[in-house]
Amino acid sequence: MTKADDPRLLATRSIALDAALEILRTEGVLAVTHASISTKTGVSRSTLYRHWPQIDQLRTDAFKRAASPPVIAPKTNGPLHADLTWLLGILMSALNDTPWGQIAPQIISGAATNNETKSLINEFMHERMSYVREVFDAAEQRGELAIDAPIEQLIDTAIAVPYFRHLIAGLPLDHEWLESHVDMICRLAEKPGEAS
Amino acid sequence: MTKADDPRLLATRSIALDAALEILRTEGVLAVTHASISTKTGVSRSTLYRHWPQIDQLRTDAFKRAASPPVIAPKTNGPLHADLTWLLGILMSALNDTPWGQIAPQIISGAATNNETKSLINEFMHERMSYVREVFDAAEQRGELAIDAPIEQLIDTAIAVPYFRHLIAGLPLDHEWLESHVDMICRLAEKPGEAS
DNA sequence: CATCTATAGAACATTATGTTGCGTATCAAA
DNA sequence: TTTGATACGCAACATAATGTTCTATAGATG
Repeated sequence: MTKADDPRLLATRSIALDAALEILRTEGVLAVTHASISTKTGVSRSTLYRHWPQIDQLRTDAFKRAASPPVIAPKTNGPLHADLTWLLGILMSALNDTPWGQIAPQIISGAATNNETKSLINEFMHERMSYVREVFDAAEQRGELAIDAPIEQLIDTAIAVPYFRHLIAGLPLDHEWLESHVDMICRLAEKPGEAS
Repeated sequence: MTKADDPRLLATRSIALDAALEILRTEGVLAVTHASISTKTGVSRSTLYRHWPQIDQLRTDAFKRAASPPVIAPKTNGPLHADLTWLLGILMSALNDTPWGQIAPQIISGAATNNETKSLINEFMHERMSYVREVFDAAEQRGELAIDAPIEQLIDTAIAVPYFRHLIAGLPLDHEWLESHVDMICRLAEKPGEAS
């Protein structure tokens, strides 16, 4: 009988999840509790319990909000090097300059012990990888790729290296790195003898 | 005045941290508490509090234990392809078949909000990367590498892809993948015209 | 053997986490 | 505007988790 679109429900959910994300980012998943969100937002603890009886549900919803970013329409007008630089530049900025860079590791950790979270992060990454695939497909249409270019491997590599450097190795992502990285991928993708 | 090498102290620490690692692996960092370790080991809760007044210290110590694996002496007798297959095969097995594959994401998550943990995982990864570097250095000594081989980038890539696939994308690490991955790296490293 | 100290266990204090009932405010519909 | 439904805040409460302290005992040291 509950009306799912009651503005009071929507507002509470939105306010609570925003706060949950902020706490997630700054203090980690452990600090995301009904009590901490109540303190931060003024939303009553009992209201939060009514919305999310289990704290895991609340955390999972926060993960979902963090992992449902605007869909990107990758540039595919070519050449490959420029398209990749544009797309991976967005990824670099997301990791360096948005909450995603701090929230992603929390989700990855949750994925190790929670299948729902694992599906969430896996699907997110596969979507991200599909953007790169679009760029390669377009390059192939334009005849820029070598016949035997290992496209799936290059997609892995394109995304894996920035995530690894940022989340795991603590290495910087800057424009110098970006250019070298795209250079490397293009060297493997493009027809021999067309090196710039 | 406490004797740091009292066998009772050492035994308690060891037993407790082993249990902490097991809980960390199976239930996640949230489940690692004085109480859960006491239940699992029979070590009294008060004793655990005496050793680690703060739960974060206990978790950090568990992280340290997990991240201090036996030092590897990489094979460097060549050729590059064989050495890399051997070394990355060990990494693959570690991720697939040992607790490290489940514990690593917990540490990565902790690194986002704890500088000590961040240093820990960064140093661990840099050590791992240095093994790869040894392999490349030996290949260079043997004259197998192209003059302009981007060694540091190749080290990143060699490690980043398996970690990304396993921890973040949920993609398999198998022997087929390993061979393709090493092929790709060797293509970028070796002198042109020496492709197998 | 004599001394020192780590441990187990219990008792206790303090927080954290859930639950419930009720008055008030907001919403949707008539 | 009125009416019925319901989400909310708040306070009181129950329960569980976490942290502290004390004592008797067992193990370690010399």
